[in-house]
Amino acid sequence: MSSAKAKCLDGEVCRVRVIHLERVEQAQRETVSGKELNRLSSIYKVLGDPSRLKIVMALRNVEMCVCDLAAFLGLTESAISHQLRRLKDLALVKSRREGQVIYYSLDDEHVAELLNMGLEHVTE
Amino acid sequence: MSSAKAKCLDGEVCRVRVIHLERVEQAQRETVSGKELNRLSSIYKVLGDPSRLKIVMALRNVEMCVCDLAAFLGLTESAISHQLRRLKDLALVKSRREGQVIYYSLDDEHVAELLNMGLEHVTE
DNA sequence: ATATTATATGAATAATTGTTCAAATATTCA
DNA sequence: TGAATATTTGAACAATTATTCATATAATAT
Repeated sequence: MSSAKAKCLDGEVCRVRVIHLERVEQAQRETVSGKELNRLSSIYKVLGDPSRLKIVMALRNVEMCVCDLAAFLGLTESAISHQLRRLKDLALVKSRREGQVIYYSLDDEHVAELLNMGLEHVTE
Repeated sequence: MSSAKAKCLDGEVCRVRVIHLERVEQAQRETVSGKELNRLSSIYKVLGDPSRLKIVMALRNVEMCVCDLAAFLGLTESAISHQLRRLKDLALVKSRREGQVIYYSLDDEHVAELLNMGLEHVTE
């Protein structure tokens, strides 16, 4: 099955070139569900921006409000607020109000673990 | 130190509003180095695209060539090649040539662990 | 009530990015 | 050598995105 002869994947019109049909089929069998894949790539994408990553990395250690984070990152409070919303939409971050101040922190320990895992990959 | 009075961060001109100076300073002390942060956010970013994530997820189980992946994802071979390059630049993926065919696989077990960790976060 | 503070929101803009198309390499086979 | 196959590359285009600015909301204090 692993000859160099091109195989066809699509029944009707044969346009797709496939060298290892059995591998493609295996991949299709074992593939992560589209839903999970999209959710995971959304999480990676949101962490794939230096500003947002710096925010969540800071929130591992301290609970912070918007203007603290703005000072820490050197960005507008508006910019921070926009980013925090994206992080919150994906449940990476949660907020709690105390008077006029809104404190942000990581949503749960699980998120912290995810970040630490990534850090390990980079620092070692 | 945690009063609601605004503190100044910059000596010269006072423009930055800070509510919890000590938290900002703590964040600055404990912050991840810029180098590590950029590398990590690059990795997250490259995994933050559904096509690329689908590629690396497939490569956890099977070694595949460009046209196999193109058939699996339903994309052009050119598109796949472009994506593989980005993955290779970040050392998430490695390649090996056998005649005309170039086989791609995850660069090491460490990458697979990183991906599995992410999957766990999503599937549970 | 009014002023002040903290944060959020929406529109606008510049920058980045994923894919496609056309053309270039590189390897094998006849 | 020349034709065929597998992959790469670069330019171009549409789509997405991070930030800024101006304005809006929400809570406190006078």
